[in-house]
Amino acid sequence: MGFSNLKFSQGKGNIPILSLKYSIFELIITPAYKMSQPISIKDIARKFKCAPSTISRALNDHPAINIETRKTIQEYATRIGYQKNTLSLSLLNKQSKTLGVILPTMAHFHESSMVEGMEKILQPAGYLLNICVTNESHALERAYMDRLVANRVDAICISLSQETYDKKRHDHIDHAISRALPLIFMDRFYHAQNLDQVITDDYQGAFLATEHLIQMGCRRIAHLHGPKGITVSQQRFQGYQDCLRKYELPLLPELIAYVSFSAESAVEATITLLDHHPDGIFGVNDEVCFGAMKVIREKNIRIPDDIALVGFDDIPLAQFAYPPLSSVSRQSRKIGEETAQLFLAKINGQQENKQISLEPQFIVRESSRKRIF
Amino acid sequence: MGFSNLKFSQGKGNIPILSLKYSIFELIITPAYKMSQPISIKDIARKFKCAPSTISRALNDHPAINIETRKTIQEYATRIGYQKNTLSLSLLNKQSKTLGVILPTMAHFHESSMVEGMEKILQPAGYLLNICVTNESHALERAYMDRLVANRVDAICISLSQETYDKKRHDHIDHAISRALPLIFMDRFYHAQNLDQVITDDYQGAFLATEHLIQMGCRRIAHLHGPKGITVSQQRFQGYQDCLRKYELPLLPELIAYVSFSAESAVEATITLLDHHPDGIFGVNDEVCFGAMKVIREKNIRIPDDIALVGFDDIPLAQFAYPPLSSVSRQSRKIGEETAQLFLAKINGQQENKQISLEPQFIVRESSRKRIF
DNA sequence: ATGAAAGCGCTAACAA
DNA sequence: TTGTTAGCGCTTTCAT
Repeated sequence: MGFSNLKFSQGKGNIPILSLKYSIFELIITPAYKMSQPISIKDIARKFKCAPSTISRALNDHPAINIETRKTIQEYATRIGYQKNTLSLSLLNKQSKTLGVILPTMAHFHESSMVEGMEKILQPAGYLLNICVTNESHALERAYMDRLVANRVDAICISLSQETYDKKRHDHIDHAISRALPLIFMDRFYHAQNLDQVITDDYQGAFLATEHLIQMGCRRIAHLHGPKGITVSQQRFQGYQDCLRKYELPLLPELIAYVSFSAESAVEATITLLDHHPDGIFGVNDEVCFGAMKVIREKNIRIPDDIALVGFDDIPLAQFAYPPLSSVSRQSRKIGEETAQLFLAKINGQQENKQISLEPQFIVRESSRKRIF
Repeated sequence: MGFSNLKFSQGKGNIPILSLKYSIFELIITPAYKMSQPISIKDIARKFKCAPSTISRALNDHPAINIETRKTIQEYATRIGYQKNTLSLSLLNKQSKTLGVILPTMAHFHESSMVEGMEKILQPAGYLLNICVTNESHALERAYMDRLVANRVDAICISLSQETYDKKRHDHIDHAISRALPLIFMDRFYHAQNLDQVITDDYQGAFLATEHLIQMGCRRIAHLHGPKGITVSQQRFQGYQDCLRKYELPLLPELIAYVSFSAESAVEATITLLDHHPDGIFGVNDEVCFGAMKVIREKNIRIPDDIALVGFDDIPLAQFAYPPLSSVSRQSRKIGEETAQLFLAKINGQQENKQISLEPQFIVRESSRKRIF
């Protein structure tokens, strides 16, 4: 019998679907999409009394299948809510159309912007994101890495956790590299080799920020230093340090205070710093400057007249600080976009590894705009 | 021949691995993990000259397999960097150990905290998250939904996009509901039925905030109203409105201004409001209050003496606003945790749908603490 | 134009 | 203790 009862050869006005057995009846009484098991191509084949491969071809618009038949099958599939099982396709094609993203945290504007940037590029390309938050834990990073590999993601984009730096244990990274799996570092990278990475030039950003403070007349510039061992902290400190050197200003240890990336952590640190009378503060990020500003205001020290401030990241609230906070924009969203583009280039055969470094942009606001000049 | 050459029956001190053919040589010269194709169980079976099922059992610590053999195979697998292909398992077991999460945005503290809360519970349970950002687009929401279904995620946790509300097109939701697929609404929910949902009691939070302003002596309380049509905006407005009514204060249309959820959007709105001399402002979220505060400061109006302010969300920077911003905490992280727990309960057979409503917590800070009292 | 069969990687029921 | 086989859902040669 085969598929012939579907062809309109049986009569001109004979709409194919009408010749289906049971289908309409069943659709009304027990819609197939209410079944708890998802519908497979086999189910549809049974309904149409044909081979699964025919259904497959019809749904994929294969030209060999009669156009009318195609339409009929496609309509039916849509109506009963058939959804292709992409797991089986992933297995078959050896690509899951999914990317793994490993981040130390999600709490800051920077990370969520990166993710949004990635999605912007990857959604149209048909990719899904598996997002994993390590909370700066090395163990979690390893575990997630393994899981993503097991899930056969098409690439892993990673921003390393602090513990991975501290413990200097990179075997999970080395291991991933030795696979065919593309690995792209975002932001916090792996020093050992020239791997794929997308970062902002934190060094340059910090240099610009410090230089600006110097140009505003600051001579005792303090630094709220990020957690030790993290690339971004180091780079920003280095930029700060080198800029001081260039302008022949001393690097005073008492003007360096360590913080985590939170406003809260900057309170204590700033109190300590104030004992040494800085006339400018360069913070490792904007949150930290919010913390510093609060302390400074409470001591009735004027910003920027007595102390000028510059942050990093240019979070949306920076311009709503009191006074509005000068900051270095690291183009977080663009990092995500570039990472996504780099991935797409790689799967399209680009061989050589690429290090992309985005230009930071310095944004002047009142917190550092001294009126003496 | 079979597996016998692996057994130590050939001699006491004969470590099984030594009897493997080629393996050691190949490990040194061309480590299997450098191959571009991932290693499968079959590859290992070939190496050991045994059936794939034996390898499978060994790797899963099946008691039927000789303990020595198990160890040997496991060690070998680890060394060559074998990673189970979980796609095939997902296909087999009809569960992917992955959850879909659809969010309108990622840019705010609230959403990223929810995600962190989910991960905290779900990572130990072995689940991965597919995170999708709709950017408030209905079309994207549909597309992501389909993709997640196609990927056979074990559940979808969703916070509806604004467009879905505006267009009142819920067929993709209805469609998902009609599948066996668990669907949990976070935060912004679907009114039509008693589905699974985890929300904070926005109404109550808004009521508390407004009541507090009234108790602080405010009589002309303005509201920075969130985007129309969004559940949270409506709920918060309702709480504000009902509280005014309870205290027999009039609801003045000129004291309502519409904003999006950004500080930026509050600038214009606040300027308009100030023409009508409010003595208190309840903002739909904290960002919006940052915007309002900037405008108010620039007009040299005192906070809280002339105008008291209360926000919503209690973002980490709220206490670092100038002055520190009173706010309603909606326990974002807990929403994520509860959502994850609800999911786990569901797959463990909990049948009835559940509506979880978390208690908001009001936090008083200087922005609303009038000294007149 | 359609069907049959193999196979992606893995597990589990059944045999041996 | 180990092997054989079937099958999860789909696509794709190779037949017909």
